[in-house]
Amino acid sequence: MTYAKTVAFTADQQQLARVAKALAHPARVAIIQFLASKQTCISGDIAAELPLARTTVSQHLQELKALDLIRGEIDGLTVCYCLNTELLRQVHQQFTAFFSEATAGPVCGPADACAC
Amino acid sequence: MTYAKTVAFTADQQQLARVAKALAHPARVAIIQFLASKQTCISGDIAAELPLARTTVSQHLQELKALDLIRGEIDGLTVCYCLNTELLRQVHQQFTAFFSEATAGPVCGPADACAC
DNA sequence: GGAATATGTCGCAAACATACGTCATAGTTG
DNA sequence: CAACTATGACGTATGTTTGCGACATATTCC
Repeated sequence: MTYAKTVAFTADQQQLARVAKALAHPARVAIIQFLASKQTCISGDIAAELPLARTTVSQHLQELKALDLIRGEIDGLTVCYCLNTELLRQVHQQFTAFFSEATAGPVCGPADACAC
Repeated sequence: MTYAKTVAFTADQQQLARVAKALAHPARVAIIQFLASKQTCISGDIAAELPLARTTVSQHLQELKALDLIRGEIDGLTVCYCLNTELLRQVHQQFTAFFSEATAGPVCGPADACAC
């Protein structure tokens, strides 16, 4: 990426890619699932549940927070992380729209002849 | 990634992350959308539609093909790329399951108190 | 066979991501 | 106040991604 010519991609494409990148690591997927499983917002002892060092997990949390996918409120000593369900719903719709567009066409499997 | 301890992540998490990574670049999102928009499978002149060099686009195509998200059949001189709509549908379901899980909980916005 | 065309492979350089140890900060508890 | 805990910031080492030009291959057309 000597210099990304991201100029010509649409905002939609870039937004989708940005969110996809957030999910592009098992640790971040696991973090979101973990937060979802706990009703109560859990602090950084998420690290205990993952095969990663605490600082690494913290870094992933920052990344998710940067996209506003999760929220973190300081509660005294611990930090209270929770999913931004509203945004996640939005993102879900975005993905659904994308996949609907992509799966609308005819199947073009190994045996099926594409029309070209 | 000195050494990835990916061992402890579930297969689901890794699979989701793998697909997400494929969508984690605007060029690949654009390629899929472009293939979807053309009923007829279009060859590598996809490159003409993107702000990238032909070889770079070819590389992205290979990446998508490696995940089997797209198919490519050689038709004489040109190559016929098309979406694997079947797999895309599956992936869509996978994402939907993930997002459903993630958005099931209560909203935890700025004003809403999380239960911790 | 030889020119033209479409395509992929290779190697490189710059940018980015990942993982982690060390340290600084801020709150809590005695 | 001092010891302790939870947390993020910083620096660093290593691996991965991205973009591209130069080259190789394969097909068509004359």
